[in-house]
Amino acid sequence: MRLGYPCVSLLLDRTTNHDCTLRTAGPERLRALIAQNLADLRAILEHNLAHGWLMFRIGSSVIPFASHPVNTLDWQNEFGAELAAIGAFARQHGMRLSFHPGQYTVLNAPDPAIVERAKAEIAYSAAFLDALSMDASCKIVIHLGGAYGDRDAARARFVDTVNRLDESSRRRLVIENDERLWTPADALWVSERTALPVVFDSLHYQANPGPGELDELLARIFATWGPADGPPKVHFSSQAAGGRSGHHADYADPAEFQAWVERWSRFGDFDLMLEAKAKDRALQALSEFTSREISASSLHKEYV
DNA sequence: GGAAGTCAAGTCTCG
DNA sequence: CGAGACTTGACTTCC
Repeated sequence: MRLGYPCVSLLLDRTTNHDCTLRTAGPERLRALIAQNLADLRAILEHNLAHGWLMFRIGSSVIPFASHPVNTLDWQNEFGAELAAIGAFARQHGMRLSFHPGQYTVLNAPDPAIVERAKAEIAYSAAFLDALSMDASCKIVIHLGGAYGDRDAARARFVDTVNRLDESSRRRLVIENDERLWTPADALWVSERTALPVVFDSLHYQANPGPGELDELLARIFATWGPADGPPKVHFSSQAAGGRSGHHADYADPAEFQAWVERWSRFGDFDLMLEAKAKDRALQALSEFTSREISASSLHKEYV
């Protein structure tokens, strides 16, 4: 099992998400931000390696405004050497990188302009991973979008759009159950019609389980990952105490983490993204706990 | 240097 | 019907 966290290292105080406002986004400013983001990405990956964390989610602002017309830079070429070096480092150490575009990336919107912008954002994310020469196991995670008062039409629109996507985008796309609208069963329905793998998010499942028995859902979800996709990916986080349903806690609850890991392990190998607000601090706390408390587990072997 | 306000984008929920 | 939440917070302005 590989472990990862999103976008920001609190231990290093570095982030791959340096950005700026639209009105200050000139070429020189963008160049400086990209350079800083890539330097931070490299430093974070080296730091992760030292801790044995072999997954990382790259911030969508790593190339600020990449899918917006204001960014006219030929960033693949301008930063080609840095990108290639980062990719070589990641591949050398068996790292798995990913993107997770935000709530504005909606592939099933009724408005075609919104869909075009979503496709552009996904294409950019794929292009970044391509620039690193990462294989198709490095994924772009998205949600299923809105419901628009007609769930059947909405998810059918999602399927239709995905099946028309360029292969360079489609081969990296994976879908995740969310905490309000789309359940694991919905994601499987879409997966059956698109061949997209499904990311199972435990906190979203608890907030919005939907139909189906958990073990059966997990078995089917893990089976959506083909050989080229790499091991199934899961998202884990604990519910924030006192927060509203689906709100990420600062740290992971070790017992809850262990219970989910044991359950997932029944269905085969997998990689785990910890979505905690304390980022790598939370992962460090968890690693210390697990290596202390369950020293005989397969998790521990990853760190020795 | 710290605090408060602002930010490209979409959708749903609540008052 | 407008504000707030969501979430990858980070920048910008103001004091």
